[in-house]
Amino acid sequence: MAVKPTLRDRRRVQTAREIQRAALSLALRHGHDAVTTEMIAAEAGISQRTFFNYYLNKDAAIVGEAPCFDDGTVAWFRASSGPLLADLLQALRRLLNGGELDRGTSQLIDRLLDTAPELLPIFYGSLRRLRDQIADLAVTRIGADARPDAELLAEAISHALGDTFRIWANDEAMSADSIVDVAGAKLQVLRGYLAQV
Amino acid sequence: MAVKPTLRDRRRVQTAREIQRAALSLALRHGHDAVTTEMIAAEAGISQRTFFNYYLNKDAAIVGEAPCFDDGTVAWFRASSGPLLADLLQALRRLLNGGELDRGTSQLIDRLLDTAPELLPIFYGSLRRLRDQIADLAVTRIGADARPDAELLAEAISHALGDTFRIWANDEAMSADSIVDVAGAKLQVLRGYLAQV
DNA sequence: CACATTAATGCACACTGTGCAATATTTGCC
DNA sequence: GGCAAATATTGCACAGTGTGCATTAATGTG
Repeated sequence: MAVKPTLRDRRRVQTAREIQRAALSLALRHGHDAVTTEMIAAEAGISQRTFFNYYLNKDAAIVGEAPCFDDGTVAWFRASSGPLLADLLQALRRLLNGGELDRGTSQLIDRLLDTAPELLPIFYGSLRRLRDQIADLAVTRIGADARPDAELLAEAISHALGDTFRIWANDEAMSADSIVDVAGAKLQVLRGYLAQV
Repeated sequence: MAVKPTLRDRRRVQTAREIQRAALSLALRHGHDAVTTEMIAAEAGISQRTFFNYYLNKDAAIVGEAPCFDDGTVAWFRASSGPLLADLLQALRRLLNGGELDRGTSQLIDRLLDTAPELLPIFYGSLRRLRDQIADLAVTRIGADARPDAELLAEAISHALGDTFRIWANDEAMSADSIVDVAGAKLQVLRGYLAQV
């Protein structure tokens, strides 16, 4: 399963990161609206055309790409038979331990979201693929008929996770391992509210 | 409080509806991507410039404008002291009874969402203002410190409501009054999932 | 009817995003 | 190392989006 990351692959990742850095830096300096894709490309040292080879649009470059489950985690989930939410959170733990989280970038995103709240939907939207994957996993347990319910659950989970990312970004003392735990606690708070009928 | 809807006001509402009708009709006929704002304007019998006076963008014209709480409902909520979720759902009942829902338009939207799932985020996004209002109401109960939790709750509620709209649109036998009840039931299903730790 | 207010429109313009063809770089292979 | 295939980058043209501004038309008010 271990891959041989060729030069091209490393460059690709590197360039994607540089573009995101450029986009974040410019947005923080000049405001989100004042930044154009041409400026980002110039700052990142590439052509505008290449920018669009990496990201579909300006917003995607700013929030970057969310991680998604690897095959091993999906297989683990399907084989497991624990409580639904517990297993979903465990899958997320595997995901976050695997991927290398960059607290610096997360901090920049968080600061930008403070000054430009109109970006919040885009931030949560960046978790879309992950959310869809969570819904897919949930459906394997509760049945395809309940897909809308699975998506509701997945939306709550990814929202809580997004909130927790912002907390983690600003709390150096918080370890990446505890992100999922804190998100899980938030979900229990939600459960409490939902019981208030 | 009863207003005198002047000719201008009626025209404004009428034109907004015609634009939405045109946008939906064209998107269903030719596909969302193939429709331009110019085509919508032509179909609605207005100039492209006027189109942008009514809607910020093409997507907004398709999903239309979501309703929001009137002052009376907000005042009622602040005065009430029932359980949080029960009161929020009651506020939504008042909202839906007041506004006139158009099942025909909702059906068109639903059909379009079936053929163009990439519009789903935009559909749920159209409930953004309502969601923010729900969060505002919740904050008056649980305190400003818990705003992220209020937003998580509001997101779950508005998501469930959006799902229920789609059900209602396709079920002639379902009354508008029961929309909130069904959404409430969905939220209890979610609560059940959240308990599976 | 006269006048103020608001809406609709045309036009210019900056920006977004895509397709395509040309050029440059990397990779695998001998 | 050198060569051919695969892949990346780039420039260019172009359709579409969305806004600002000035002009014209419609509506509300007295």
